[in-house]
Amino acid sequence: MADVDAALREITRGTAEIIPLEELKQKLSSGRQLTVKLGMDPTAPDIHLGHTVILNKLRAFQDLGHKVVLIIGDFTASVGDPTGKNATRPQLSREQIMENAKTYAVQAFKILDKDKTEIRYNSEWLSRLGAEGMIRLAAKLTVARMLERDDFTKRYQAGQPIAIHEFLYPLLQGYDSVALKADVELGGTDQKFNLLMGRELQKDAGQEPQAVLMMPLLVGLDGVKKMSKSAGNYIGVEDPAPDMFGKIMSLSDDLMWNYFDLLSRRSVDEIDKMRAACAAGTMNPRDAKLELGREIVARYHGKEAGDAAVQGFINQFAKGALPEDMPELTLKTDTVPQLLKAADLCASTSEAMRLMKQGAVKCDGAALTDPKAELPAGTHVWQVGKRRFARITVE
RNA sequence: GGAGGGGUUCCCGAGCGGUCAAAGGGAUCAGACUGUAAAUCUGCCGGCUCUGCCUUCGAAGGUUCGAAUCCUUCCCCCUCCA
Repeated sequence: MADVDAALREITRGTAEIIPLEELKQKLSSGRQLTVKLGMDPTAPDIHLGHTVILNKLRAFQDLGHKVVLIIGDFTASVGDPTGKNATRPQLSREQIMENAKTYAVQAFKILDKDKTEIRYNSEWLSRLGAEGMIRLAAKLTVARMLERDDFTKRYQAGQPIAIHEFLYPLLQGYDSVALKADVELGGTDQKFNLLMGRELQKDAGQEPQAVLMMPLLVGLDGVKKMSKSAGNYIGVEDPAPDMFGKIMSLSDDLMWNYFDLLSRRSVDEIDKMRAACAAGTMNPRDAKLELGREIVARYHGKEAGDAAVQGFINQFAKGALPEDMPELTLKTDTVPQLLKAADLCASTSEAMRLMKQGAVKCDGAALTDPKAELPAGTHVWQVGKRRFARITVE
């Protein structure tokens, strides 16, 4: 049983909730290969670290020998998960969905083991359902039961509209589990209702209900809101290595530990040790953060890039050296603000002037505060703020 | 079908004929402090050929010396009654 305990510890790490834990234990100790399901919406192809929290967990299942099924919700995309906000989503064409799914898969396979992953489209079984099957499916649940869902409750009480078809989404997602005979389904905590729907429908179909495992939503760079593209507080999987590293370094210390738990592949013990060392003052939290950055950058850009990012960061910010790579440009302008705008260091000449007055603009390390000062000729390194650099030759 | 409320700069939200590029808050950005931390403080926060000029308050017209503010038409969102 020692193996099962170890497996369980890895599986439960960082989870928000597991329903029911006992059933998951049984499944894990049964010795058979489990089918672990994750649904994915083909509307958002760019994945960020927030999405990878769940992918990491899937990977943990794979490392234990289980099978992961990624469901591309091509059918459910036409329904749209009722978030309240974007009730009317643009209909995606078949080609767009395929394209998004492909992009998603490429990014997801930086984490998942390709050989132990199966990709399915839920139109495969949902379009076969037909109107009749849909009605039969809808008959299994009551309106009162549907209204239990948190956001339906809120909207209903607030007098906001709920379209009938929105009720279908949880049903269809649940039916996916029936079609796959899923043993485990993963999702964010916001997915609780939908995930549990799978259990109900599976029981109804005479199957052993899936265990449901929910991961917390990763908090974004601002430390408050969940990570999302629209909030602009995300770290993209495709972000260039230095950016990715820089964003990780800007996390608050509290949040850093959260990221360790949810994103690092280090063992629980190792992380606890670091946490204790930082609390005791024997380790600088900054150094722990450097390691977190190194690990994550290495995962998406390779080990070398991870090490280079750490070194580059130390050189640039701890030692104040110039970054290794910066754009090199040759431009022809009359004034400093125009130059900065043309070089894309500022969005507008107005902004350039403001920044100059605030002492943010430097030419070869010397601050330039007068927007009307003469433009220095020749090649110089221009800097705006702490991170924007360019080597510009003025003609 | 009927009644009512509303659309303001990235977001929330004030303004209801001139003193409005538009209060206040948030976000972003920059400066100080630092570990490029976080927190805090300060500044900036439409554009330009920048002591001035140009464009902006759902859209288009109109009234006026002058409109985000008044009128007309249109578009969109929400609530209640049926």
